[in-house]
Amino acid sequence: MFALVDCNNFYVSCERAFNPSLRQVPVVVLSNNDGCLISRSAEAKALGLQMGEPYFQVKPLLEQHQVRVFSSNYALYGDMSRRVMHYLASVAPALEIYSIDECFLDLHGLDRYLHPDLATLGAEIRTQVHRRTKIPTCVGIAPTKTLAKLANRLAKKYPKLNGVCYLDTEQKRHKALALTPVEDVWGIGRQYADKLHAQGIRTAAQLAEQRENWARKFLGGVVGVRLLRELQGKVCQHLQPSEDGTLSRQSITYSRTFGTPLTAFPDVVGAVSAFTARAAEKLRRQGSAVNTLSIFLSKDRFSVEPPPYSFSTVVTLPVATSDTSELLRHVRSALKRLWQPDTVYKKAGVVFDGLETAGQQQLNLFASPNKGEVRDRLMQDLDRLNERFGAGAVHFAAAFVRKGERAAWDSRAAYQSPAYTTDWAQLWTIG
DNA sequence: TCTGGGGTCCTAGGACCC
DNA sequence: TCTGGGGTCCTAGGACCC
Repeated sequence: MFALVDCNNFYVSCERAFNPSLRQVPVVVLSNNDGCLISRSAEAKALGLQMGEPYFQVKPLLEQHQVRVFSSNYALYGDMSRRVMHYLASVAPALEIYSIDECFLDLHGLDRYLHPDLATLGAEIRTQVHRRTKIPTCVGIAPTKTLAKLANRLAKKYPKLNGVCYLDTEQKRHKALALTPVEDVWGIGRQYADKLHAQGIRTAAQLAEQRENWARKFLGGVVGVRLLRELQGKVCQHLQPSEDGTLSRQSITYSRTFGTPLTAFPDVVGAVSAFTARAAEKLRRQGSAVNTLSIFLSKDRFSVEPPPYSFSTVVTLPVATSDTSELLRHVRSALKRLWQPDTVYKKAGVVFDGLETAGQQQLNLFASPNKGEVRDRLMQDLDRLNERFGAGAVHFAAAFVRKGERAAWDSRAAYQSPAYTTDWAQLWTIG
């Protein structure tokens, strides 16, 4: 059996955890640059506000209903997520952190020895997570990950279930499939949903009755076959345990829309250098080194001009590195290649691919080992200082911004709550 | 004025080699 | 002259997820 624990409206719930005046009223959280709605309280959903809607389009409606609006505050959400996951890691022998607000638990064994009724365990998880973090959750328990997802959705949708849905019998599995529209199945997006509707398939139950060859043909090959089997209760997707309770990535991206569009080369270099420095911090935090980096610059994707809106270039390094200064050198020369004069840029980013375990990189016969060690120590000190004194306390000249000033590329974030849990200066006060 | 950001997996097709 | 079949590696792009 697998359990899926999913936090309800996670970002809104994080804001509410520290601000009781937000309870029972409509609340939304905006994406980076205050662009779109990415988290909505139940009250906000009831007003008809949709996931991903552009903020500027719904602003009048938000004001009319006095919806409380927040810019996203990832320092807070990341820290709250760690607290939730830390507790969940104590519940089951193995867990897979699927996203910032979702976690799969492997319950094999538990069902037999510890908890004769797993629904009781699900209820206990909800109680404990809420007691420790004030974050509400729902729990779906089922024989496969896809069915656990489906069960979780039912737990959210039907209040009678008290936030826990346990598919322990064939009868319940059938009923759950029949109650689920096919477009709500994990792995069925817009394209496939349209295709399925055109063939008269409207529920997960109907989908589960199809033949494997049909799935192979119409649902993306082996992916579709696995989806079908998982709905039928046959395990195809195993738990991918998150070692030491953290998430380790195969690629790392840092990209941002600029607060104001940029036209000057030095501004763009400054922006991408700052992004590279942040991505390199993430890289070192997970103990990796990178051998392939892509750099991209984007124009206005909503412009009437024909595409392409985005231009990228790839740099393959002879030896993987996690050294910010080395990465910055490559980024600067890549930008010179990409740069087109008289162009308005709205967004840029870096992608690190081909991640290797740091220290186990292919040997470079020509590099002096001492130099590498000195750089590693420098990077460690840099990360420690920034952790202690706040991001950007120490940084590279290319990404320099005078203290207290906004960089030309800074995103808008007009409605940010304090970093209650991660910054001494912004500590939560009871008054 | 304003419409996010960060991931994963899979497939098809080209280049190249034997 | 004219031709087959297989294998590998890489990249671009599609589809999905939160």
